[in-house]
Amino acid sequence: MKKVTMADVAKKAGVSKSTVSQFLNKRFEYMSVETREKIAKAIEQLGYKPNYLARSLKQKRTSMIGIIVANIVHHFSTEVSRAIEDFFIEHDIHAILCNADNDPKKERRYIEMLQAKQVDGLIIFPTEQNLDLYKNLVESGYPVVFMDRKVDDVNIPSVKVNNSEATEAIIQHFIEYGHERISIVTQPLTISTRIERVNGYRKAIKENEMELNEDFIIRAETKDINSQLKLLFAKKNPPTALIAGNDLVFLEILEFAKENGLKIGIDFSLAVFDNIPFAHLVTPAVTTIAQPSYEMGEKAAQMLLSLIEKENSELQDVVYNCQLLIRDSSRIVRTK
Amino acid sequence: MKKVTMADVAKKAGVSKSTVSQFLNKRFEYMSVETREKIAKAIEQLGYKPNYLARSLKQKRTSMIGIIVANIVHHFSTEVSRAIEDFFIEHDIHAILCNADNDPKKERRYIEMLQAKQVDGLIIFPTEQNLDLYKNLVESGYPVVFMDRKVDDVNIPSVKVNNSEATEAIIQHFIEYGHERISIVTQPLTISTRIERVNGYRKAIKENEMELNEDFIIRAETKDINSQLKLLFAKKNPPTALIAGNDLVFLEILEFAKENGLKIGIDFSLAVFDNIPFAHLVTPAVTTIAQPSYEMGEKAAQMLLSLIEKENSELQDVVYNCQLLIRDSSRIVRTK
DNA sequence: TTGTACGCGTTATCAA
DNA sequence: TTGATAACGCGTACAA
Repeated sequence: MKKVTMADVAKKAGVSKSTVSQFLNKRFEYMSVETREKIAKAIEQLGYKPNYLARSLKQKRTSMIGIIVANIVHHFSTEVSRAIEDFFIEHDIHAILCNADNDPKKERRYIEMLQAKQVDGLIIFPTEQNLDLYKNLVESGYPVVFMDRKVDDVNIPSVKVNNSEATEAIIQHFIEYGHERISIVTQPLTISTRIERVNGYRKAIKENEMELNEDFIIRAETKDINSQLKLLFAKKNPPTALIAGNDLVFLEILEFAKENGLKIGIDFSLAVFDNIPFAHLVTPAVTTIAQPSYEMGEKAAQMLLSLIEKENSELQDVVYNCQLLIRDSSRIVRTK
Repeated sequence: MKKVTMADVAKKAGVSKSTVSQFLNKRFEYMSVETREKIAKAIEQLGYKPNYLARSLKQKRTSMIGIIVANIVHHFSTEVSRAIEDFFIEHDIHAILCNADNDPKKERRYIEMLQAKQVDGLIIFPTEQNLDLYKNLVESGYPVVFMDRKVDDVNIPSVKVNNSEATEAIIQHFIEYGHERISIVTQPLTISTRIERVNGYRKAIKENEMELNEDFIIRAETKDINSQLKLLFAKKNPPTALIAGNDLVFLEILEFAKENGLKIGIDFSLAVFDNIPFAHLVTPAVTTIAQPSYEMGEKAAQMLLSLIEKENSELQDVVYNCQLLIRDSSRIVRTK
C-alpha cells in the first residue's frame, strides 16, 4: 500500500510542496494556470489523497467529534445520534459513536480515548457518576454538551425534555379516562431523567389527591422488571394503567403481558415514553410520550459546533416539550 | 484549552522527550526507578494525555476503521455494526460509522474521506455501483471486507447469507401449509442480496411446479410498496402468503394491512427477512427468516483485522445460513 | 508567483 | 540507562 504524499505530487509536477499545498487549499489567486494544471494532472495520475492526519496535527483540529451514548440499545439514543451525525456531516465533521453501556468506567475510558484522539468536542449522555471528570472537562475548556440528562454543579449545557411535566400530563390523561391506580415502571433512579419522571408522578398523584402507593413505583433493571410486574399484579388491587419509562421497559411489559395472558388496552392501559417506530401499527396501537429526538440531536450538535468555533461560550440548557400521542392502548374508560 | 505535550512533561521531569516516550510505551527495562517515578509524577501533575494523532502519523496506523452501511435505518445494519464495534473495541480500535443511504455518490465520498483520515481498513455494505472504486481499493492493497452483499469481478472477501436457499425454505414452508399463491415483496433489485432472493423464489416456484406469476414479485421503493400491494390484492386471485424482504418492507406491509382492514395470519400469511426485535411479542407473532447478524459482524471484523495485520491476504467469502423462526403469522393452513 | 524552512507531537535510531 | 536528532506529511510565514 504505497502512500503517495504531497512531495511526490510536487516532484511530478515540478513545483514545490508549498505550491501544491496552495493548490489543495484552493488559493489560486497567485498561481499561473499552467502550474495549476500541472499539479492537477500530477494529482490525478498519482491518485494522490491528502493525509488528513498530518493536516489535523498541524491545524489542531481533527474535524471529528465524539458521541458517548449511555445505552445504544435504547432507540432514543439511536435517533439522537443519527441527528447529530447528519448535522455534522453537513459541516464535514465525522462523529465517532461510543457506547458506555451505562457503565461509568467505560464512560471515563471513552472520554479519555476520544480526547487522546483529539476530537474537537463531545456530546455525552452522561452516566452522571463521573463528576470529577466532567469538572475537568469544563476547566480545560473542552467543548462538551450533555444530552437527555443534566448534571448539577457542573457547568455543561444540556439538551433534554421536561420529564416531570410530561409525566404529569400522561397521568392527567389516565385520570380523565377514569383510572385510579396508575403505576410507573422505570429503570433504577440513577439518572436525572428517571428521577424527574418519578417526581412528576408523585406530584401528579398528590395534586389529584390520590393515594400514593410506593409499590406502584417500580424502579428495576430491565431483567428484573418482569418479576416485579408479576408481584405488582398479584396484589389485591393491581394498577389499571402503566407508564413505561422507555422502549426497553415497554418490551418487558409486552413480554410480561404475553406470558400472563393479559391484554393491553383491556386488562390494563399503557403509555410509553419514547418514539416506538411501530407504535401505531400494532394492535392495540400504543400511546406514546414522544420526545423530539431529531430536533434534540440537531440542537445539541449546533450548540457543540458553536462551542468548538468559540462563537459562544455561555450556552443555556435547552428543554423541549414531549408530545403526548394518544392511541388505543390508553383509551379504555374505566368505570371503577 | 492549553495542551500539555510530551516536551512539557520532559522539562518538568528533567529528562528528554525520548525518555518520556519510552516510559509511555512501557519500555521500562533500561530505566531507573527514579526517572520512572519522576516522569510518572510529572504526567500526573500536568494532567498529560498523549496525542494519538501525532503517534498515528508516525506509526502509520490510526487504530480506526470505517464502516459504511447502505442504510442505517435497516435494523440488520445496526446489529451488524454493533457487533463490529464491539469486536474492535476489544482490540482498542475505534469504528467510524457512515451511512451511504443507498447512494453510490455518498458511498464514494465516504470511502475517500475515510482513506484520507487514514483509517486502517473498511467494512462496506456496498451499493455495488462503484466498481472502479472497489477495484482501486484492491489494487492499492487497502484492507476491505464486504458485508451482506457480494460484488462480482472484484477480489474483496464478503460475509453474507444464503439468500436463495433461505427463500426456497420459506416457500417450502408455505407450500406445506397449503399455500398456492405466494408473493415476494422487496426493494428494487439493485443489489445481489435481493437478486438472490428473487432467484430463490423463482427456483422454488418452478421446482414445485407452481405457476410463476411475475406480478407476484414486487420490487419497489418502500414508498411505493403500499400502492403496489393495493394493486396486487385487487386482483381476482391475490396471494395468500407474503415474503417481506426486510424490516422496512415489513412495516409497509403492516401499514397496508391496517389501512385496508386485512388481518395478518387470517387474510394472508407472512414471513419476514431480518430479526424483528418484537416479532414474538406482537399478535400474531411474526415468522422471521433470521440472519445471524451478530456472528456476521464479528466474522467480518475478524477478517478485516487479519487483513490489517497482514496475517492473511487471501480470504474466502463466508456464507451463513439463515434460521427460519416459524411463528403464528405463517401457521394458518390453507384449504384452497 | 513560487520556494525554503520550520513547526505540529510523536517515535525510532543510534550515540553517548 | 538516557539523550540528540531525524523522520512522519502537511501548512504557513517569509523570502525570493
